Amino acid sequence: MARSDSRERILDAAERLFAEQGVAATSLREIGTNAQANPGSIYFHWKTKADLVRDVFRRRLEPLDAERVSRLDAAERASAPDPARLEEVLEALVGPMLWIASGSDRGGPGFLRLLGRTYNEPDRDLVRMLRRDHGATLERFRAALARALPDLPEEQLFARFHFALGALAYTLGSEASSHLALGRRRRPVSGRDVLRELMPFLVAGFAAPKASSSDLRASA
Amino acid sequence: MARSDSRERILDAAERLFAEQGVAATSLREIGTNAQANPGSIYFHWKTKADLVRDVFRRRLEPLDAERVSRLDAAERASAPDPARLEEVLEALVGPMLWIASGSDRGGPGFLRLLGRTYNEPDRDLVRMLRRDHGATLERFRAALARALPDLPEEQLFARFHFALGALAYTLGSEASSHLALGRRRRPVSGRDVLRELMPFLVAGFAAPKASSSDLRASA
DNA sequence: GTCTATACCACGATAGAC
DNA sequence: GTCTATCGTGGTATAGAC
Repeated sequence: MARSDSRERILDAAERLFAEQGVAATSLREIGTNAQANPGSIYFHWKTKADLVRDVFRRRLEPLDAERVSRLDAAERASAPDPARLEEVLEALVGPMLWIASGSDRGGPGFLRLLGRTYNEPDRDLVRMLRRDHGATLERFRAALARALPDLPEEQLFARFHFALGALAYTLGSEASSHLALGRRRRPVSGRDVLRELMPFLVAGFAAPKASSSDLRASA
Repeated sequence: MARSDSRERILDAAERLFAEQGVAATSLREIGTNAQANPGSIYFHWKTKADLVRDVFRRRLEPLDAERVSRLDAAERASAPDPARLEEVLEALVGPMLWIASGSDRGGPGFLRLLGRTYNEPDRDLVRMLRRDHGATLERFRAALARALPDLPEEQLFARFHFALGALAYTLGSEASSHLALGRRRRPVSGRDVLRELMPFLVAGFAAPKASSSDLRASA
């Protein structure tokens, strides 16, 4: 390409290292070395580290957002004038992550891990950037879920949407074998398998009865 | 106390700053200043930063583990020889977090945020420490869930346990107003409220039908 | 037990040769 | 467009006075 390929190599290396170690713990020197480029040359392509980080996410999130919105549009057109069904909305939200995972040119499982971790990222600037650039997509899904579940109060829908994103993020962010040592047994947990398991869990959770008769005790 | 109180002040300040900024982004200088102690004096109490981090978590996780196990024991005794019911097991897992949130001497909401973030922490050493010291508790809960849901294949139970931990972690780790700008409306999302919402979501998710007829597509 | 002072190093970022 | 050399800052950690 016209721009040189070291730019892409640097983005690839940064993405991989960010996923493995976190953004804060990854230095530009390390990225440069891993990309077989000189750390100094990063500053030809980007002004600051924050700018590089932004582009690492943008390169993957823009196609992901587009794919999600496109599937949601299709589902809503198909069922119009009725709202899209719960399963369809969730499919449009979760399915594209499988699409990401299956193509190494779209980031693959490595980017999913990075994305999962980033949902909980304490870095304020990074969070602000993600919200600004990609918050609108999630808001569209929240609204679609509200239409699919008209009887669920807004606060509860909101909470459940959070739980769903959490389940998704945590699952993607963890390594294949959980870092919390749940079970020693060997399990072939591919991204595809996990996301397929996730669907019925989320559908049931969203459709759960809204009243919580559960007397959750604070004290023993 | 005999040991001096600067030790506790340092632990308090570290806990708060870790929750706000993340472990990697918080320096010992900053902790010392916030604790009204000299950064250098941290090295009297701990050998390295990693040791301090370990104690920040230990101070809160040991009571949390004990409370969780104690409630699970009680539930299992009450229903013996039958296994504890799904709701009871989940209550023993989630309820103690509410107990944590309600007492500032147990960390309060601040520690819950830190804990939520840490589930996705990229720091390998920290993760190894948490697994070593507290993995046994989660394994006990996984086993109790398996007994409560004898018909669910092990892989699926495992995946759903992951989803549950993810929903919990993400919810706790996020600020009250989601960082992803879902809805602009004001919501009073206390820790107590959110955890109460979580219970029916998890119960329904775990009890969901196991077969996934969903044809999750990878391509558009 | 807590402080000051400081060593040492890696970081992000810049300047300028090529 | 990429490299080397280097700056200033701020990180962890240590030594030693009090």
